[in-house]
Amino acid sequence: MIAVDLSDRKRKILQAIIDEYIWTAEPVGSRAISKKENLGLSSATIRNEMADLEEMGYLVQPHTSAGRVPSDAGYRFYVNSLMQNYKIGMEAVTQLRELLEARVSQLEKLIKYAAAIASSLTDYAAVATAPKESNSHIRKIDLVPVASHTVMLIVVTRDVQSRAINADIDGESCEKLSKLLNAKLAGLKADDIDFEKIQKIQRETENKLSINPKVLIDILHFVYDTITADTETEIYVNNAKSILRYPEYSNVEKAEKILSFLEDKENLKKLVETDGNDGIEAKIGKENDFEILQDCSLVSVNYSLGDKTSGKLAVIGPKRMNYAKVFASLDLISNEIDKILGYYMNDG
Amino acid sequence: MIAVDLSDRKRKILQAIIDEYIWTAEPVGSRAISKKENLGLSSATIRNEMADLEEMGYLVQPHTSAGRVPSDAGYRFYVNSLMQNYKIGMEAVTQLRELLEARVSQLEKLIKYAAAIASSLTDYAAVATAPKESNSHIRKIDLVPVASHTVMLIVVTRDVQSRAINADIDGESCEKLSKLLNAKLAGLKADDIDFEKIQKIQRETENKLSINPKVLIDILHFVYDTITADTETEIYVNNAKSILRYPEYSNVEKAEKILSFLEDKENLKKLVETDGNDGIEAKIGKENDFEILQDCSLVSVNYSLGDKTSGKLAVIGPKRMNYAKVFASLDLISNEIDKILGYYMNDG
DNA sequence: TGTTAGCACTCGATTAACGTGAGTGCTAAC
DNA sequence: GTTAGCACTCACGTTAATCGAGTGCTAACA
Repeated sequence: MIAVDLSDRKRKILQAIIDEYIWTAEPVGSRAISKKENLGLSSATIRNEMADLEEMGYLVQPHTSAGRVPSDAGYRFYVNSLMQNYKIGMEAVTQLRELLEARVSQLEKLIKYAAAIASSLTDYAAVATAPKESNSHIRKIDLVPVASHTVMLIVVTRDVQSRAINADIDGESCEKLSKLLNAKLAGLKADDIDFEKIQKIQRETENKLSINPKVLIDILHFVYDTITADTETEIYVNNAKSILRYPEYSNVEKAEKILSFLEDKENLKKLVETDGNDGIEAKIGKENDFEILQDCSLVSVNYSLGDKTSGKLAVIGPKRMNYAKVFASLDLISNEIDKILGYYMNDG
Repeated sequence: MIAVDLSDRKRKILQAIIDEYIWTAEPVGSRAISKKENLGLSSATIRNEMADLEEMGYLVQPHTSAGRVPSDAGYRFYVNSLMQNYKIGMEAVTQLRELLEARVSQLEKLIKYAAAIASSLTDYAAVATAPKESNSHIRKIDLVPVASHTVMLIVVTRDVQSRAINADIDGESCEKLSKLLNAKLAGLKADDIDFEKIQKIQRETENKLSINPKVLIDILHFVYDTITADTETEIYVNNAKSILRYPEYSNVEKAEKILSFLEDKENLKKLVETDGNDGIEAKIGKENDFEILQDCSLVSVNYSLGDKTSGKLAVIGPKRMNYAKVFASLDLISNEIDKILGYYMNDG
């Protein structure tokens, strides 16, 4: 890290430059700063200071005879110690609360909405992960025939998963089989169930039910799949197209590459998976591992989902994003989610 | 409609021009045609024919001294009577079949994958609607407590819907209530259930169960909501960003407008909702009702979902899309879906 | 010693002028 | 009816000229 021994004046000037650049997206010159700011200094003085700041690595000049642009280090310094608190309007806060409260009745969708809210508050792309409860109890398993060749398998943990299975089983056999499955599996955690267990159930069941053994195997496989798939992390992206609005991506090819990247859930999972650091974290430009995102910034926060599991909410935008606003928004949203989930998701 | 009395030669020339333009996206000149095609004609002759075709409204000239570009009418004529059959490779076909077959175990997702396949086959944006079974029987209703303050409501029709409800009810009461709900509601169709019915159940239930009446009302409301929400049409978009690849949208602002449009599900629903015409239908350019899409084309097909309900699968791309390929792809996919759904979704 | 006015200089961006070439329409000859 | 030939048009790419925002440096000033 670069030493932080900046004079008060330099700090003010740096802040002014970055604020200005975030707003205009154009190299800012000494004159603009000397005019706009209260600090009673001429452009010449500011010029000298800017030259210093450049030498220190906080600013760069796209070319001689252009104004200055913040470097990654400049943004980093800004985020760490310069930026002003952003105050989110009270209306937005209450609106957010209402929105989230209303969604609690569909917990599965809460996270999706959190991402939507983050992107609408900030107007950048937002990503949210909704880790399925990795190891929650199986509360119930059910098999319900829904059409002539189709049986619906339903597994209730903290969440509900269902999948249609092609099999010809009558209602009675379904009921018997689900009773049996419940007896064997309910109350267990997903981690406790391995393939051998399933095979054991198969052997024990085979003769007790009037189900074609081949079909039975199929169903048990699906049960196994469904239970173990439970740990899969869902991930949502919102407003990815917003990057088209920022001049730094007016290059269509680049924009398309980023959009493709943001569409690929594997990428996104890698992107947001990190140590469960509390608090808000920013990755600025090259601090980012992915090449394509190296002139973007990613600001993320962990929220806790019930007991141990935690999810992530992140905003992706241009390096010159409005960090103050993004930080404030993520802080607000994650706090609200924590409150709500902490209350409702406590294991009973 | 314009009269169809084109000489064979004119037809050949028009076809060649459109084929070429679809490929290059650049105005095509007489020389290119006279060289490429087998018809042994000089550029001068072709020039005359092109002038005729322009007068007839099939071609337009961006400016004097540029080649010709097909008009909407030109594309229409091409689609109606010029375009060659496109043969989809056998590998793609078998791959598609396997993919769909594999997804049958999750019928709800089948349509989503159909859209994905359509967009990957054609490389244009694809939209698919998955109308929920509007009026299927309620097979089962279940209430399962999943956390200290949360009860999961599960409604099985042909599909499974679930939603978490904040309520403190113990397992026993849940069971009693679900038994009661099943007794009253199972076997009915969604249409048969109105709000009065729910209220009646409430009155009848109130005293039999040890559930806080306020909570009971809440739950019944959710049951009602969930059952009636069943008719809601789900809609999926895929590969919207592909439009960035086509030079006609290199204008970023326009591209963003279209992307926004394609993100708004309300728009999309309006876009694809039409009379359930069988067969494949194309809306070319201005034939489209939405202003933003007036230099796009939309090709759509209906697939039938079980008995009466039908869904739509559509591809959206530039007017100079590869119609033959798109038609063939949609034809293939919709046929496969019809086959699969016709078999598995038959009401039992 | 720090600040500032003044000035020469740099260099991207904008505009203008110009040549190039793909393509046309028309005419006259085959 | 077809085609070779030719004058004409006009978007596009290149080059040259101009402009101006912004800089660094120097010298004067408080």
